[in-house]
Order: sequence, then structure tokens, then C-alpha cells
Amino acid sequence: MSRYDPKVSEPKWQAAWNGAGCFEVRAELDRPKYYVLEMFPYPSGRIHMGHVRNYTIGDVIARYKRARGFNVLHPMGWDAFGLPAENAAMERGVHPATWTYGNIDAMREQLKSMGLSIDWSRELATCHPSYYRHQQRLFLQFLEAGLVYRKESWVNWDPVDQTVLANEQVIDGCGWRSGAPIERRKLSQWFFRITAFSDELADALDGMDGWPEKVRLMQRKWIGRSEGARVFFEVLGRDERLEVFTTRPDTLFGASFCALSPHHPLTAELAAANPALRDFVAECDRLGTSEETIERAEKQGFDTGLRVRHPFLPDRILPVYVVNFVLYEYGSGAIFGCPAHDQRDLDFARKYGLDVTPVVLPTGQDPATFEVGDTAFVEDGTLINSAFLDGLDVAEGKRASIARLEALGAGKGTVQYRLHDWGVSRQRYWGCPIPVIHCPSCGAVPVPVADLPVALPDEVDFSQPGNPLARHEGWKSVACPGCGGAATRDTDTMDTFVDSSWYFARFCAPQFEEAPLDPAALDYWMPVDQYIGGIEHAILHLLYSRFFMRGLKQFGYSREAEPFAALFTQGMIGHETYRDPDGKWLSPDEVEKDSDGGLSTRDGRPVTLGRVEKMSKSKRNTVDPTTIIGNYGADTARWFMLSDSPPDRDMEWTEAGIEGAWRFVQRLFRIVTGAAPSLPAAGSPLPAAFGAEAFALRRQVHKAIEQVGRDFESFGFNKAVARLYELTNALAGFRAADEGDRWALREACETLARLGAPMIPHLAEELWHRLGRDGLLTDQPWPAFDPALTRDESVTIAVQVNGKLRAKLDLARDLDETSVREAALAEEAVRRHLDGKPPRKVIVVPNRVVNIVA
RNA sequence: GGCCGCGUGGUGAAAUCGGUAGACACAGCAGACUUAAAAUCUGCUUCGCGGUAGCGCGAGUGCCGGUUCGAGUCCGGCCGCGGCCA
Repeated sequence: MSRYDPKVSEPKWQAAWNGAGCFEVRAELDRPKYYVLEMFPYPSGRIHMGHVRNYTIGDVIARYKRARGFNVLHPMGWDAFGLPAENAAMERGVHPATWTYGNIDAMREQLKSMGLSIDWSRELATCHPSYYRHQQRLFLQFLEAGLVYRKESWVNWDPVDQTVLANEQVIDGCGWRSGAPIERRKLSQWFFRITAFSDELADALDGMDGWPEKVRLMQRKWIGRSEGARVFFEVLGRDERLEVFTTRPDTLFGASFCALSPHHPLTAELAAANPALRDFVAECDRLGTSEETIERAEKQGFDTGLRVRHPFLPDRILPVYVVNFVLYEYGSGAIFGCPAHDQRDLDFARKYGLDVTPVVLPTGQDPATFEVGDTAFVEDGTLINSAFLDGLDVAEGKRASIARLEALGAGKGTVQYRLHDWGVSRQRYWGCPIPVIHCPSCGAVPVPVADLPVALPDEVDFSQPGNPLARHEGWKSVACPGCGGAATRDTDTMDTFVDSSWYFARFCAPQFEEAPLDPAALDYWMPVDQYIGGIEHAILHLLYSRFFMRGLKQFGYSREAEPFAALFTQGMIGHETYRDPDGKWLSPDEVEKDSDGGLSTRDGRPVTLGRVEKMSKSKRNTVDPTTIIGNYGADTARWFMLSDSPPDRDMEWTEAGIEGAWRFVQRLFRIVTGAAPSLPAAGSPLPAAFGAEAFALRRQVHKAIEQVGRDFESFGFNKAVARLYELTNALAGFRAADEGDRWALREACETLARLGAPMIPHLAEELWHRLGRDGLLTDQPWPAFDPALTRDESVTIAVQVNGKLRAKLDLARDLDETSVREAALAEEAVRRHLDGKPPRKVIVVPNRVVNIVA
């Protein structure tokens, strides 16, 4: 018998789908839509296993929903701007555009070989002027709406990439891409006013039940809404007040000092006249801006000599320090320190010998003896030593303190967020140019819409570090659109997160030219019904997209404020790691398994097996999807991806696993094609009667239809795989003897193909064809199950004595309780365990269990 | 340190509403076919004890306790792993 050859079948069916235009869709208002989207890839040049998993999951959903009658939008594009293209230009002298478009061509071919049900007519690349032109238009609309602004600000400067990074792109004080330690610099930057939506972005999370709770929590924390108060302290000898922010106005009576951020304006003013303070600030700067580093660093302060007056106690005078643990970006950049109830303040107070007065008493403690040692008391309790607040709890104390501050004009209740506005200026070439012209007399002037796009110049010089656009005089110099005078373009480009903040909306009408987005198309397709991608984008990309969507709504492009109705985050793919005797990492194809299970290199040196880790170039434990698809075909790769591990969990790629999937693909082909010649003609009428075997097979078939459908709806692909294994096993052991048997066998074979189609689409088409069916299986609706066949008429009931299984009964479904009880008590094993005594109690759970209490 | 998630055979896992723990697969073992190997097919495979065997008994879902006729599932405490935040 011939083997299934994916090298022949897969291109054949891909061509057939392509020729029939199966996946090219348009808005059809009378049909329900379903928009499936996987996070679009960065065109690095090759797909990796993470992509295979991501796009396989999405494709199963897309194909399943399509069979279920939905008008499915499943597009693909390229997140094509970004630094690697420039690195390639610097290292290899290839133009970023050439490099990027070449990579896109290569990866498109790889993705196509997976047999994905993608509407390729909608393909877009963010680096193409036909895309970024619209992005520039959107930028100007955000600008007009006051949602984009320019300000001087401290930035995280990546000295290796020579660019600015957003706070969230700084990880452990280092650039997220380069890994280089970050420096602080002050630059003029463009910002998206994401904080205009802080409350809304946080509040809307509550209703987003299609998102994992984990991601919603991460976003909520990122936004970091906290309620507190601004408190004004009178500065002695100066005609000004120091404003501090606190989340604990209830602890004001425990204040023993005030502290300024090294970047507070007052610090700068004092430092101008004080070299020692200047040195201290410089030392703080070396810490970087990472909150974690700052938190871990030893608390240090510098007494400015300034003194302030306590707002409630005119006689209480507090010292003002500049400290290394207060962030200028958060709150007002100044705090009051209450050592007894804040750990950082306590560490600081102990170091500098400041007063520690407890003002919150833990429940059950005696105020006369309660003392704070090395650990601040941060929980709820009763306020003491606090005049009019005494006796209140923390929440009441906050309210009362704020009320008094407001009455005295010494403060105000306020809400603070951790979220900052989104700085998007990047000093790079390969990004979307910011469509603004700087004129000496008119200031920052938007590029007129008619002049868009502001296209990137082709001629660029990458021989020096820094931004080639800033050195490109021919491109930079323009006439001011306002006054006509000599002016220069903004030479920064946008953070690539801007590109990915609206691509999903552009997919709705990617060729629409009049405007960035077609409101009618968005109205039909948006929101994305199912978004699928990695957890690493849980905060930034998803939060920026949610912000952008609110802008798009405001500009009338969208009626929806949320882009993604449901989100699924897939797990990572791991692989064993290997090292040679020198400790160097080895790739899986450099390692051989000996007959006794030991590992060695091809030249016979011993190999140390390391633990399973996420596939990465540095550990060399990657497996190339092209090789896998070349050797086994796309269906085998897809099948293994979906088997065994639930898709949200990390999975391990193994040789044995892919071999097992390959064997299944072959087995399924063998069984179905082996049975095909003996089957009744396709579409033969239902026989009048079935034998017991055929009836049992039909039951299993219809149960599988019900279960696999349910599994797909709930992302239980591993369970769907298990059901199809079961069905295949049943089919393999089935011997058809009469016409009814053969009819049931055809039904089983066809069902197997149809249920498997979303996961192994090429093989399913091949089987459908070999079973004598015309047309494409891809165009077939999802099979319906007969509810009469999914309910067994007899059930197995477990009989327990004192909760322990003693017997099993095969009884008619829904048999009356008395009969079930009798049957259970009549069991020999039950009688043995009852030891002749009457049962004390018998619990009968219909169709499931009988528990006899002895 | 805080918050969240997860702990089930040799391995990945399943158990949908508190009701037969281990479906399905991988790996392993035994057998059939074959000159042989591969492939394929059949069977076994949670652990312990007893029995020639069918089978019986006991234990068992990280640990300790609780609720319940009945707990992998619910509750409390602990331990371990992972993630996020600090």
C-alpha cells in the first residue's frame, strides 16, 4: 500500500484552496463574522517554532469557525520596522528595506507551507509607505486632538542602540534589546497622552471576560491607580510650599522628614549652589531609572538644610532630604517620610537617626508598649498619637485627614497613576517618520495631509552610529508649511509599538486609500473576536492598542473602544539542552543518542544533558520548522503542536513526539484508504438497521463530533487530538460484515476527516477525496451529531461501600432508584463488605454511583 | 517581600457540576510477521502484598488537617516550582 506523501499532497491542496479563493473574504452584512488574529511576526528572516504554534492554534480556530458558518477574517502581515534591519545594514551593508522585504518573502513562503487559511490578499507590511502614510495621518489626528504632545523630558538612553527607550523597555536597568546599561538624558520627545484614558483603560478591564485574568491583573497593576492626597508643607524662610504625594495621609502625624527626588526642580535649584549636593545627584543618576534597582539600592540621603512646617502641627519642623529612592516620575517627586509605617522610610530613618513614632496600632497591642523595630507596620490598625485621628482605622483616618487638609487649604485628595505617557520618539532610521516640521519662527508645524507620506529617503549612510536621518541634509531641509521659510523635518521615527497599535484595524480594509481606516469595514469586522499571541505582550502592545482604539473611536473610525474581545496567550516551546565536555552548547542535530540511551557528539565525545529550556539561539536548542515541515510535512508538525500539552502551557519539543505524530498521520491514511474501496458510494442513504457493532461505532462517531466541537471551543486541542486517536483506534479494529457496517464505516471515516480538518487540513482533504467525495472538504460545514446517538442507553454505575469502589453495574440509563439500590446490594462483593449487617445509609446518584454506608 | 498560577504514573497529560483517578499519547517490556532490521499489528505497563491464574486486599493526585455518604476537585495551614511586580 502506498504511503501518504505530504510533499505531493500538501502543495496540491494548498493550490486547490488558493485556486478556489477559499480564504479571501469580504464583508457580508447578512452573515455573522468571526475575526481571528495571531500577533503578526517581525520579519527576522525565518519562522521559529513559536510562530508554528501560534499560527497553528489560530488556524484551527479559523478553520473550525469557518466550518461553523462564520464569515472568517484571518489575515497576516509584518511588523516590519525596527532595529535589526539597521543592524544588518551596519554589519553587512545591506539596505534595511532590501533586508526586510527579502525576509518577508522568505517567511511568507514558510508560512504558506504550513497550509494556513489566511487571506493573503490583505497582507500588509508596516514599513511600506502605503501603511505608514496612514499612520502619519493618524499621528496628526492624535496631535490635533491633544492626545500627542511634545515635552522635554528625562529619557532612558541606550548607549549601544543610540536611542531612547520607554520605561517599560528598560529591564533591570538595561535596554530590552541591547542589554546595555541605560543612561539618563534630557531630550525633547513626542508623547502619546495615554494617561488621558488611565481610568477608562483600568475600569474597562472588569468587563473583559474574554481575556485571561492574569493579563487583566498585569494591566491593572501597570496602570497602578492609587488614591491618596497631595499635601503642602510650608518651607521655612522661603515664600513657597513643598508639595508631596502620599497614599497614606492617615500617617501624617508620624512624619519625621520630607524627601525630594534627585530630579525635583527644588533639588536642581539647591544643587546649583551646592557642589556636594550636585555630586550626590550625579551618584543617584548612576543607578538608572529602574524602580527595582532603586528599591534594592541602599537608602541614601542628603540633608538640604531646608526645613518645613507640619501642616497639622505648627510647632513640628521637619528636615528636607534629597534621597535616592524617590522617583520624580511618580506623584510630585517628593514625599513625607513616616518611618513607623513604611519600610523604606524606616530604613532611612534608622540610618540617619530620625524619629520613629508609631501612629497605627496593630489590633490587640498595647499603645504604651508597642514599638517599631526593624520592620515597619504597614497593615490596618487603630490610629494613635494622631490628635483628631485617634481611634479611627486606616481607611477612616485617610478620609478624615484629607478632609482636614482640604479645610486648612494644606492639601487635597487626589488619584495617582503609575502609568506614564508614552514617549514614541526614536532616534532611528528604520521607522515611521514623525510628520512634523520644525520652523524657527512657527515652531513645530504638522506636515499638511496632502504632503503625506513623509517617506524615508532611500540614500542613507550607516557608517556612523546614531540616526542617519539627522545627518541627511537633503531630506531634513524643507520649507515651513506655515511661513515658507527654511525649516527642518523632525528626524525621529516612531516607536514600533505604534505600528502594531492599529494594524488589526487596517486589516479590515487594507487597500482603503481615502483614510487610514474604513469605518464601514471596522463596523462589520471589529473587534477581533479571538486574538492569539505570547504572554510577553501582555502589557505594552495590548495596552497601547487599547489606547489607540479609543483614539480611533474618538476620530469616528470605530464604534468599538476595545480591539480584542478575547485573548489567548500560548505557552512557550522548550527543548532539552546539550553541552559538550568543554561546556559549549550543542544543537540537537549535533547530538546522537546511543543504543543505551547515552548521548554523544557525532565524533563520539560525551554530551551532558541539560534541563528543558525555552528554545533560544543562545542555548542552541532550537529546531527549524522548515526542516521539520520538509521531513514530515505541515500536518505532522501541526498535529504534534496540538497534541499532549494544553496550548496555554509550555510544551516540550521532542523527536519522539514528532515521530509519533508522523506515525499517526500515516496510520490514519492507511486505515481510511484501506477501507475506502469496500465502502458504499458517497452519500448512500441511511440503512434501515445496524448491527450491534455498527451501532456502537456510530455512537462513538457522534460522541466524537460533540466532544471535538466542544474541545475546539475551549482551546482543548490536546483533548480533541485524544478523541481522534480513540476514534481511529475504534475504526482500526472494526470489521465490516454487512451493508449497515459498511455504511457506518464510511460515516466514521468521513467524520474522522472532517473533525481532523482544522488540525491536519491537507491530509483531511486527501482522505475526503479518496473517499470519493467531490469538492473541497474545506467548504463543508461542520458535521452535526445525532443527540440520540450520544446518549448511551446503558450506563456503568460504580458501587462503593464507605466510599470505596467494590463493584460496577451495567444498568439501563435512568433506571429507578429502588432497582439500582437492589442491584447494588445484591452484588457479591458488596455483601462481603457489609458482613451480613444491614446498611446504615444508601446514597444513589442517578446514572453514576451508589455509595453504601456500612 | 507582595500578588497570581501550578504541583496527578518513568514522561506529556485526562478526569466538563463534589461521584469509577490515570482517558489519549510518549517511553518501556513481551509477542506476531520478517532471513534480519525498519515499518506494521497484538498484548502488558500507578505502587505494594497475596495467588499458577481469573482475581483479591491495601495504599495512592506535593505535605498536614478540615467539610462531606463521597475530595485530584471545596476550606485552612505548610512545602516546592513557575510567572508578574517590587
